[in-house]
Amino acid sequence: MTQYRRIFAEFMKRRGAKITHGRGAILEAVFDNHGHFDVEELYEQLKSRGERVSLATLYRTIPLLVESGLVRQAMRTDATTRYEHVWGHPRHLHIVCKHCGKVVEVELGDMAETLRTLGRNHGYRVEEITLCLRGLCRPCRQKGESDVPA
Amino acid sequence: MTQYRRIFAEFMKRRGAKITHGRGAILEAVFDNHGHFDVEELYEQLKSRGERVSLATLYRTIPLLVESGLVRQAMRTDATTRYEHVWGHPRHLHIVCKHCGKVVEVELGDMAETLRTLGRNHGYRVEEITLCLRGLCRPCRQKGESDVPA
DNA sequence: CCTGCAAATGATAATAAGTCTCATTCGCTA
DNA sequence: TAGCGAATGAGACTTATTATCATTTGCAGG
Repeated sequence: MTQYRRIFAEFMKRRGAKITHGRGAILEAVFDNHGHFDVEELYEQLKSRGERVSLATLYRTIPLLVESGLVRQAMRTDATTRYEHVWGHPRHLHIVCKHCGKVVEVELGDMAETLRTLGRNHGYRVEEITLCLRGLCRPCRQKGESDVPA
Repeated sequence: MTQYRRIFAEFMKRRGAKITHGRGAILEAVFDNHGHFDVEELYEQLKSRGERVSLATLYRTIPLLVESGLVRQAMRTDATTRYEHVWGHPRHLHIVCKHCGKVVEVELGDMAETLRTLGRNHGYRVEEITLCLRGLCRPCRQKGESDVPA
């Protein structure tokens, strides 16, 4: 059994929730998926594996994965919320091109601790850090930002 | 004429857009509004001033204000997008309580330049910085997070 | 000051992410 | 293996935001 599956199983038992076939399939899909994904993409991924999991179940399961600490919300674009699984993904910030949508990830490093301390100084116990830079990448600047965005 | 109105007028002329009564009213409402607001709140504010501006116009005008640099997107909650006008609001980060929704603002200070440089090192010209910490504030932690969120 | 036209507006339909409902099915514990 | 409460699917619902289109309005030029 993979480690994330064990973690998930323990979490679910602690929470008194059941591990159904659908939830297992979602977990596998999430961990197959290196990089960001949104609910719609995950849904397609499951369909192409031949899994029949409804969107409702996806929307119901993702909060469980987040709560278990296996998945985190990576960013909210203008349209949707994107997620990523946590393994091999240390905390990082995203740099997004406003024109073509390209995303670069940069590790937070010390900044994470700095920010957590800053939160603590204001009375908060920080649980999530969202740091996102938006601007234009070099190619889009050179092309004059005149093309249709991807 | 206020300074923001002059800036707006110049921006609109440069852009070949017209300054209608509605747009003027929206501008005034935005600058009356110290702190965050979302579209719905702005709409109510305008109604209570006796201005008849449709939601459609609001949704069409806010991007112009953002493009002009007078307003920026402050944060996206789970439900809506919140904005704030730029005057007297140096760049800052938000610390949000996941339970009661309380928001504290902290100035970014040097960190803004650090982040811009970081973006530049990856080939991006950074135009927006979104930095948000989420966690529990002290009162909510002490109350055990058991109450209904505000 | 008046005219004409492109741009702006309001009302409302459309879209789409996400949530809720409820009858049916399925994990799990005993 | 049975039984119960939790989970599921299908689709209705909600709500922020965008698009449509007939009508109105700002404003440049005469």
